[in-house]
Amino acid sequence: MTKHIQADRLAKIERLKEAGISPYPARTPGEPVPIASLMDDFDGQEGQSFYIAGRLGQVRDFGKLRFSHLQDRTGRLQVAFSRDDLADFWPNRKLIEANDIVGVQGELGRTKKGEPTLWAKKVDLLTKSLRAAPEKFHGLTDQEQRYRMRYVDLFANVDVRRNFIIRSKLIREMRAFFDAHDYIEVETPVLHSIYGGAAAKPFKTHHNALDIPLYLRIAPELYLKRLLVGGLERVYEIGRVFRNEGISTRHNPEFTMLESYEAYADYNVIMERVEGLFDRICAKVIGGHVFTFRDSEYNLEPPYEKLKYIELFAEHNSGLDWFDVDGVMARSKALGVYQDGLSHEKLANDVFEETVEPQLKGPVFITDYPKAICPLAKASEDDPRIAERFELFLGGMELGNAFSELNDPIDQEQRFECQIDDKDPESINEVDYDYVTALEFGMPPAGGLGIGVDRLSMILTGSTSIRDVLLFPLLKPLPEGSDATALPEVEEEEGGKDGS
RNA sequence: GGGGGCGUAGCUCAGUGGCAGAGCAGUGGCCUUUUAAGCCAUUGGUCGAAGGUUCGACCCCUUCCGCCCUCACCA
Repeated sequence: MTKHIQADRLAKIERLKEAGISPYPARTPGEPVPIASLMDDFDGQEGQSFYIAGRLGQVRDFGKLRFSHLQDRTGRLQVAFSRDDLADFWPNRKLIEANDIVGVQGELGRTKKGEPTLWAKKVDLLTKSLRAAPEKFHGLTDQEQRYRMRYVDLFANVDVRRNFIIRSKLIREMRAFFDAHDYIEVETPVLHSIYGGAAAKPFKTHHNALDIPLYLRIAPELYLKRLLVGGLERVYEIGRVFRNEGISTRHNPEFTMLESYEAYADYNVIMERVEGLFDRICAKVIGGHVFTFRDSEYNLEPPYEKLKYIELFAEHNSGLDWFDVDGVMARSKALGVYQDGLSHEKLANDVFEETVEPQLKGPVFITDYPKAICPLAKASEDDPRIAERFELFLGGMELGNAFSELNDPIDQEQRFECQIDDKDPESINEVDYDYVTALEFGMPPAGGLGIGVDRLSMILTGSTSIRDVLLFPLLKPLPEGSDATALPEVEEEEGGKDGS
C-alpha cells in the first residue's frame, strides 16, 4: 500500500513533525464559519476577521505571496498567504499544499482584480493529505475511478455533490408530504424468512444462532400491510430493498423504495397523492415543474394523463384483445418476444412492454391492469378480469406502482398458491401464510404505492445512469493488490476452504 | 450472457513494429494581486495481466482481468 502513497508527501510529514506541527491534530483551533455566510454579504463584512476551514486547492505561488482556494461544504473562497503577515508559518509554507485540510484565520478583503479573499493571519494544518490532487482542470474523469473512489469524486468534482443534495431534499420532501397527510413512518424487517411482495430473485443469507435461512427483502409490502390490519391506517417506509438481478444504468442490486399504504383509500386517491407528492417535490426541490431529461422536456404540473392498459395494448397492436390467447401468441412471435413455457399473461405483458412502453414519455398513469399480472391488487367491481392498479411512467422509466390493495384473504391465498404452481422460476417459492392470516383478521380497504427513489432522483438530477445518484454503486471488487482499492496487506490463508 | 468502446506517469491525455511522450501535480530556483498564473531547471513508467508472432511489441495475434455504453432480465 505504501507504494501508492506519494513519497514527497510522506517526506513532508516528517518535516512537519520536525517543525513541531502535527499532521493530524485532534482539535481545530477555531470555530469555522460557513464560507457561504461570508459570500452572502461580502461587502458588509469586509475588513472583519473570520475563521474558515476546508480543503485547500492548487497553490499559486508568487514568492512572498501565495494564493489558493479553500473549499468547504458551502462554497469556496480564495485565501491569500503573505510573508509579511505570517512570520511563524512562512518557513513551513511549502509543507502545506493542495488537498490538505486547513483552517485559516484572516481578514476579508478583495484583491486588485476584485476577487473575494481571506487574507490569512494564522494558518492551521488540520489534516495532511498523502495523496496528490486530481488534475486541477479536468478533475477526476475516469468513470471507474469516480465510482470506486467517490470520496475523491465528491471533492474533486464539486458538481457531483449537487446530485446527492437533490436526492437528500427529495427524500426530505417525501417525508414531509406523507407526514403532512397524517401518515407515520415505520421500519419493517429487512431480513425475511419468506420473501414476497414483488417478483424478483432475492439475496440469501443465514442466521447462525437460529440456524435458519434468511432473505434480504425484495419489498416491504407485506409487512406494511400487516400494519394496516394492526390499525396504523396510514404508514410509509423509505428503505433499501435488494434484488439479485442484473446491473445496468437503471438497476443496482440494492436500491431505495418508498412504499405507502392508506386505509380507506383506493387507487384513485393514490393517483391524487402521487400528483400532490410530485407537485411538492417540484416546487421544493427543483423550483419548477418543467425540466429536461434525456433531451426531452417534461411538465409535471398536475393532473397527469390517464390511459387504460388494455386500451393502450389494443391501440399499439392493431386492435388485438389482451385476453386473446392465440392472437397474443401470434403477435409475440411476430415481435420476436415469444418464449416457450411462458404463460399467456406473461407473454401478453411482454408484448405490452415491447410495443407500448417505449412510446410512453409521461408523466402518465397507466391504469387498470389485467388481474392476472397483479397478485396483490384488488379486482375491479365492473370487470373481474381487471385489477385496480396503475403504474406511473416518466422519462421512459417505470417510476411508480400502485393499487387498491387486495384484502380478501381467501382470494389472496388462492393467488399466492397459483404463483407457486406457476412454472415461472422467478416467482416466489413459498406462500406467506402469516400474511394471509393477517388478512383474515381484516385489513381495511386501502390504496398502496411504491416509488423508486433512485429513478426519481435520476430524473430530478438529469442523470442518465443510476450510478450517478448512488454514492457507492456496486462494482466488482478489484483483484487483491490493485491500486484503486489498495488495502493493508492481509495475511494469506493457507490452502483455502474445502479446496473450492 | 450477446454486441460496441476503452485501459500508457499521482491526474488529464498523445503516440508508433525500431531509445516511453506532453500538460498538470511533485522537486529546486525567480516573482506581493494570481485565480487552468507565468518563466528556468528537474524527478517520476510492470504502457491492465499472461502467453504468442517477430531480429525487435506499448503497437500485431490469443486468452484473461476491469470499466463504460448498449441489448436481454428487472424496478
